[in-house]
Amino acid sequence: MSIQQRLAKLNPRQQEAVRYIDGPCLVLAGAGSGKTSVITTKIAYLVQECGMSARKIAAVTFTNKAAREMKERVGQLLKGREGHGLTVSTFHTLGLNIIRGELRTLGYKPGFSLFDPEDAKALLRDLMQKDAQIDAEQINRVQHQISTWKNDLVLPGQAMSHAADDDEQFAARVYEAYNRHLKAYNAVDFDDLILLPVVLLSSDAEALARWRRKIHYMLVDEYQDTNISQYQLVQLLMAERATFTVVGDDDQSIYAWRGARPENLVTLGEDFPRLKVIKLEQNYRSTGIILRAANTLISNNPHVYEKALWSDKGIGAPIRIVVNRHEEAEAERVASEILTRRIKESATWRDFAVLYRGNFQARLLELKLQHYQVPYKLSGGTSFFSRNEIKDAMAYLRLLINPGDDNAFLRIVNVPRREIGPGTLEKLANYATERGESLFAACHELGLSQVLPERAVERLGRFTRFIDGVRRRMDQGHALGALREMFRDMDYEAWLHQNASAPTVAERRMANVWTLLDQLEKSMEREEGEETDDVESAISRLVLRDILEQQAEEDDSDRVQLLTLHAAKGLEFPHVYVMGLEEELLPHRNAIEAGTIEEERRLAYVGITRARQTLTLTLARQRKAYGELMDCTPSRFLDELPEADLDWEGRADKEDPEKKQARGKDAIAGLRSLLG
DNA sequence: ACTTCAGCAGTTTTT
DNA sequence: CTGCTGAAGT
Repeated sequence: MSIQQRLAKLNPRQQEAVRYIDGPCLVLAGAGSGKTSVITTKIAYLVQECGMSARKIAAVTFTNKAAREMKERVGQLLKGREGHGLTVSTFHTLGLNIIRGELRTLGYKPGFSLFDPEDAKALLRDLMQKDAQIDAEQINRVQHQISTWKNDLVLPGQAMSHAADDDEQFAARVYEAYNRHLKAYNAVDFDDLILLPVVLLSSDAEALARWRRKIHYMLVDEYQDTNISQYQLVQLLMAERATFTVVGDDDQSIYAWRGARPENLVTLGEDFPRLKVIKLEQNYRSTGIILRAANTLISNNPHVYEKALWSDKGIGAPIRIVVNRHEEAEAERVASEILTRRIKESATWRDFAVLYRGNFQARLLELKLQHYQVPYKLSGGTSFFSRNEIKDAMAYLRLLINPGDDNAFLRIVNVPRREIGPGTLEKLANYATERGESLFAACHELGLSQVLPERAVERLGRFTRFIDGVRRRMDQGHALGALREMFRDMDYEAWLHQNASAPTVAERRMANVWTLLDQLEKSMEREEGEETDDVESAISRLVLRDILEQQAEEDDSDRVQLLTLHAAKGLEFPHVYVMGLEEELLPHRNAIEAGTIEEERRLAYVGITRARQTLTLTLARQRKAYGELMDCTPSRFLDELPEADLDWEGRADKEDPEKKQARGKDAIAGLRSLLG
């Protein structure tokens, strides 16, 4: 299909969004309005109609999944070499690539490590332990604070001078030490992947020029989720040419608590007065009733850009509200209903999704689904990467590419057992600190025998020689072969067997490690012939989960989806259940206290707009919390929905006939307004 | 070094 | 009422 034909399939607004390339462009894309089509078509349009090289285009998303899907769809539009060199990645991967390209300018050594939040926490624990008696919550607070600072482009110096109270003062000091230590480990954390490029590009004109030459056009998905540093990165790269398209929906901003700044949508108009704003209001997903409910609900939030979704999919069924005696009845009801409705509507399991505010709500539901033998898929849960064997393997990989990574060293120096205990490590650490080098580097020092007993030195030496040997073999030839060999040589599997409750568990874990290495290899092959790709960068991307998931995603078995409202964003299902529409749950209690009701309302909005055909909202009259039976109040959001479109069931106050009649009239009036 | 126990917290979590 | 973390005991 030619690009012209492709364009002809888009609606006028979408076409306008694709064709407008002379300046900054903001696409306000309501839920289900085909924003991905706009982005992918626009990339094809830039290449095929405007003669822009794909190498000069960067499309940025927030999740690996979104990037993968977008890559896939663009791949179908661009044939052969046309798409060569196109960047479709997450913000973080883009940042990673900038850092890799500017390593020396930034003062990092090749093979730096990427600390995931757990590594970061371990480092913080170390740093704070010195100061005072630590407390897990305090560490979390400081970690969160540092992350916030980094997202807001606040450097340690500024944090220090602006600290409002002692707590912040303390956090700022930890922040400074934390950054210093990261640097010493030749490591960066997730937030640095954006922060460092921004700091670099705003202080180094040459580097800025380099990257502006590389990227001529940017497309940003889910723009309402950008934070300050991410916006700044786009700004820096695009300011001169002002050639970019950002796509977003302020009504689907549900990550403010994590630093997202939906007001970036407004800032954009101020920073770029020429900004072209295009609204996509036609929804291709849901029925009229579902959209009207969504519109009505969200109209309770203030808006800078008003928008009203509409669809030509017909009116559809009313929204059912099911009130249950208690949470168990609620779960029972949802489970049994899916069971019967699957037959009645001749649907598949995967046509159903159950959404909720907190993960704990899935528990009861799981039990009920199991009882009815309904296959389901639970989102979240322990991710592949938080499994111990994977963390071990990652630590080996990281130590191999970055000998300065003390965290990695500590994790695996005695895994499997090498009889290197805490005493030895403490002395080693003192020695290393004195000489200002890393633990692994210190292992190579002859002077060690001054501070450690013979036996300990010998054990450390064996470990050191082992790792050095692997590293040598990696450099010589087949890196992956050397890695596989390493796990066999140290008999990691035996160690797993020792620790596992059952042999099958150990086997599974070992298989996970091999999978990890397979993915690593695949990822390196994929990049071949493209940009330079070595083990180092492949391993960094591994930490970003760039490579993971694919497996999990490939699992397209037919199962009911259990998701948090947050996890449901971007997805759609024919039949959607949203559970727990109660005050203190949705909106969440903490949000009520914090006065962030609007984001809760958006969360409900996201939930509603996931549904294509039917929507069922459920709640319980009583719920067990903290071991106590609590009375629940129906969510205020229910009152904000158009009464006429609702079909209540099991409401406490018995429905009087008058009201029912009124409802009928409302429905007719509603219909008229929808048609007219 | 591994297990057990007490105490405490208890939203959401793209990377 | 859970389920997890951190510390203490064997």
